[in-house]
Order: sequence, then structure tokens, then C-alpha cells
Amino acid sequence: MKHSSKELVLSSWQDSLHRNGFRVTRPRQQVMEIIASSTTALTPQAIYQKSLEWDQSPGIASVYRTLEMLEDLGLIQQIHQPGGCHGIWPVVEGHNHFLICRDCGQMKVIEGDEDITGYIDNIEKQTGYRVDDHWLQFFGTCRGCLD
Amino acid sequence: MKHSSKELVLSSWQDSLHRNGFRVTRPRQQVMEIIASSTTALTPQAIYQKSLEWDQSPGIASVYRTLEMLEDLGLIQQIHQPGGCHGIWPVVEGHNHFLICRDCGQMKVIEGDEDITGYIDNIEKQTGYRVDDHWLQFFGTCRGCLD
DNA sequence: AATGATAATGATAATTATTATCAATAAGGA
DNA sequence: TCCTTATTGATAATAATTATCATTATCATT
Repeated sequence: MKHSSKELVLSSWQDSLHRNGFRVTRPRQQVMEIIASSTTALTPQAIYQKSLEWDQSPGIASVYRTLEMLEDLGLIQQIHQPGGCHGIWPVVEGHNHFLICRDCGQMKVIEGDEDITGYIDNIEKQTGYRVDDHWLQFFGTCRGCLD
Repeated sequence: MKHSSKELVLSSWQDSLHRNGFRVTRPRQQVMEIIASSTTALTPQAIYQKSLEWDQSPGIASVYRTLEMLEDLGLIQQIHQPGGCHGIWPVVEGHNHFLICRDCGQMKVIEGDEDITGYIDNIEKQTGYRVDDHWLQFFGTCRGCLD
């Protein structure tokens, strides 16, 4: 029996909650399910709206509380977009860059390319800053929205 | 007589308002002054707070209205940071990348390096996306905060 | 499987940020 | 200087997030 990536993510998240002494409750499972299933970075409000499709759904306060917990555990992160707001996206192994479709919001995660390490060295030399992290995001149109 | 960069920015912004039929009012001048003088990307609320140091200051609504106008004119942009909120920063010629100090918020603008064009080509080939823009931001510690 | 300590929830009040409204004001061309 | 009207300031309305607290449900222990 083959497990989908989503199921692997969800079970590892549940493990993480247990290991850190957090209970695995229905509201938390629902929020995690929505995040892990999404192909776009969702805002807290959007997550709450999606949860309303269930016959039973978490209160808005629990959505925010769950997001805070997941972020503290390093399981999710905020992705910023030109519009102004940020959406929620799972943290995955390694350093990532993001590719976002302006039309439908669909996201792709790109394995961090080390091509820019040279660039970073230059910046450190020229500015005197010590650089310890960076964001690289690409915006454009996905295959499906190009037609 | 040598004009500072700030003065050049402010006079070009005023020209832009005039050319586009906007009046140059005291509240607008104050907001522009604060943005052009800042070494960090300020939120609308932070701009309003700074304006209160004057004996006369714009209402909060005028701050928001001025920011919307300046953004529509392409004179300012929103800079996103890990904290969650975004700050206001002048748009300058060409494509830029940003270097932000985590401690004091001080920003440096880096002339867009074309090193990543090859990277973008690869991404387009591998994903089928058409990429038309990107954000590259570096986070770290500035010279002053390193001590 | 039942119990119990307590973490977590849901409902809602409180807070904060942003936008809309409108009478009064001031910019800038005539 | 006058006049037209774009803009302002005060504040109401809206939206998003956080805090409060009595009730509920998880899960280690029995």
C-alpha cells in the first residue's frame, strides 16, 4: 500500500505534536488536513472558510491557535505575495525557493539552488553585513493558466 | 550646491504628483518626507507614529490615502519580512534585491544581479511556468549590529 | 474500558488595522 | 485675490486577530 505525500506529511505532523506534548484534536487535524491538501498558500481566513465545508468545523480562534502552534513547531511557514497578504505553507526539508502562479495561486517548491552562494559572498564583502538567510520567490503563470 | 539623494527623491516625487494632477499638500509632503528619510521599511502605522512628532501631523486616513496614491504612481513598494508585516520603501530604478538587518531593520538596496537568469531559464524548462518577476531578499546582521 | 487531570475548544468580547463617509478646508489655476 | 474642487480630518464602519473563560474532550493511568 502506497502512502501519498500528503499522508506522510500528516502523520509526521501528528508525531511532532505528540512528541511535544500537544494533543491531537479534531480541530487541529482538520486544519492540518486543509493545509497539507492545498496547492496554494492559504490565509488563516481561507483555511477557516474551507473548514466550514465539513459538517463540523473548528472555531476561528482554534484555526489561529493551531497555526501558531504549527509555526512554533517549525512545521509551517508564511509565504508572502505581492498582493500584501501572506499564506500558510508546509515547511519541507532543506532550503527552498518558491514559484507562484499569479492567476491561480498554485505553488511549486524548488530545491534551493546553491548558485547564489557566490552572490551572497559578494554582498557580504561589499556591505559588511553577515547574511544568514534569504528568500527567493518567482512569480509568473503556471502551465494550466497559460492557455 | 549639492543635493542629497533624499532631496532628489522628494522633488521627483512632487513632480510626479503635479504631472498626474495631484495636489502637493502638507500631509502628503510629510508622509513622503518620512518615507524618504527612513533607513528601514516602515508600516503605515509606524509612518503615522513618526508624523506625530511634528507639531502638526496628518490624520491616519491621509497616511493610508497617500500611501495608496504613491503606490499607484509606482513611487513606493511594499517590502515583506519574516515577521509577517510589510513595510513601505521607495521604488528605485532597475530591478532590485534587498538586504535587511534582522536586528535594526536597516535596509540596503542591491542592484539586481543577472546571475539568476540562468536559474530562471532552468525553472521555466522544468516546470512549464512562465516566470515574469521574482523577489530576492537577504536577511542578516548589519555592520553596526554585529558588534 | 473507565477515570480523572488538564489541555484545548468554542463563543464572544476586546483589540488592532484598514477603509468609507462627509462636512470643512486649502491647493493652485484664472 | 478669488473660485473651483481635490483633499483633509474626524469618526463610523468593516475586517482581522487576539484574549477571556466556562465547557468539553484528549490521553495517561488505572
